[in-house]
Amino acid sequence: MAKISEAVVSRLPRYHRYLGELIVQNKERISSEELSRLMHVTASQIRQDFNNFGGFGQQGYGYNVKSLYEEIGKLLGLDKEHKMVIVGAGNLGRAIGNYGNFKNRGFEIVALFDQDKNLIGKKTAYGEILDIETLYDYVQKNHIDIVALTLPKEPAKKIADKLVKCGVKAFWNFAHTDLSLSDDVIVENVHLSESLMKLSYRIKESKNK
Amino acid sequence: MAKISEAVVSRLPRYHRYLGELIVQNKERISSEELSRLMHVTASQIRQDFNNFGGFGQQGYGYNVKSLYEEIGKLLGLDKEHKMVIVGAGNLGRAIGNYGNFKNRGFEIVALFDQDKNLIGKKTAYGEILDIETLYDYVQKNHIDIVALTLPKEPAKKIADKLVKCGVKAFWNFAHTDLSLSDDVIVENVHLSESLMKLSYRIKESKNK
DNA sequence: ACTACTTTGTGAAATATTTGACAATCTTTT
DNA sequence: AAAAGATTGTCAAATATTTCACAAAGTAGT
Repeated sequence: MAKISEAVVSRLPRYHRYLGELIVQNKERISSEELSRLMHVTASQIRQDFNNFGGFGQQGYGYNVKSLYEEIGKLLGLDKEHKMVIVGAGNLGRAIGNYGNFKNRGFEIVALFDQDKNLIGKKTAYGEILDIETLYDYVQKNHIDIVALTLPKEPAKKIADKLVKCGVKAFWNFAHTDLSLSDDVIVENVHLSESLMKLSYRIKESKNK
Repeated sequence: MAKISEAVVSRLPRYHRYLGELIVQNKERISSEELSRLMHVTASQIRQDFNNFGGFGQQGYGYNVKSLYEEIGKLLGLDKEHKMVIVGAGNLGRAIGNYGNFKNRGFEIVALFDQDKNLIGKKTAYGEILDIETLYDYVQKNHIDIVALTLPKEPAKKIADKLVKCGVKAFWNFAHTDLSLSDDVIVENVHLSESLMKLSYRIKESKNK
């Protein structure tokens, strides 16, 4: 199958979300036209996008909601189980575990680490908060697919470097920095302050009109 | 000044971050070439981007770090004060207040609301958690620029609708849904689960190689 | 089975974004 | 003050992305 373009990939999660909601509403089929009204994108883009990964639609009928949902889920790797640990047990670290029903999408949070002696040992929904000193041992003994970094930039960089040496291949990075790691390591950044700045830009723009 | 394209705007916060770090390092000037190595983008793109908002560089010299930083800050509206309230005092709501030194960038969190009677009245860094019933009154009496929504999708939708009627023009939305509001209302979404799905996609892709 | 209707898949056009190349212009050295 | 070197601003080419338009292929009603 041809490589799916970056632009399309970034839209897949949103399609997946809408299709999931349609399943809950017991909708069996949907046309690109109807979905386009729902999602506020062009019908042409939807058809073009879906056609990237095989013709799942049918002329005169539209798309089958359930099979399309599953197909996109597979593309996104949601049919696989991902074991994740969270490093940094502050509010953000504890928040992302609760957010968005991860377990049902194949993401299992197996442990939570921190360096703060006051936090270590505290109970959470994912068991006790563990000492960060034991992290490196832990990832080597347990197969960990994703490490979420929810701590300040300096420790995040240091810890990421060490974790790469322990074989970690994917990071979900909330620290306010770019981790410069080798090419075979995947880093997905969530830079909240950049998001807020974009909002600020748009507020300013709207006032210029 | 011509409209700055979407692609450029989305890069501005990152430039701003790197330039801020260069200031801390007492770097006075920088060339597009040097910055390109640092940020892992092409020098051509940097020059093209910076040229969008006026020639701040100088041939044979490069760019003045401080003035470029300030210029981008102004473009992003960071020279203006933004008053923000957070609705939803769970871990995520409390986390974003602590994250990223917002106050120094012109974002002031003035209050935190929740509907949970057990949380109302609790002390936080931003004062007591207030009853969400008083939110609508609050935004009408105080000038609020941004409302951050850190609660589940159903209440988020309802509350956003009501807040729009109270005159709120900008939302920072962490709820797992798209708020469909009128065109003059700005919504910046942070969909964490979509970010995680993209990471999952990339993990899957890397295994196919 | 035929007709009218719907809706996809897709090639081509339009638009947007990124990259390459280099003249113009400033800085630095001598 | 002239020459050598550095680096921007910008035009043009290359890519990538989105939109348009419609034949092809299905569905649904009669």
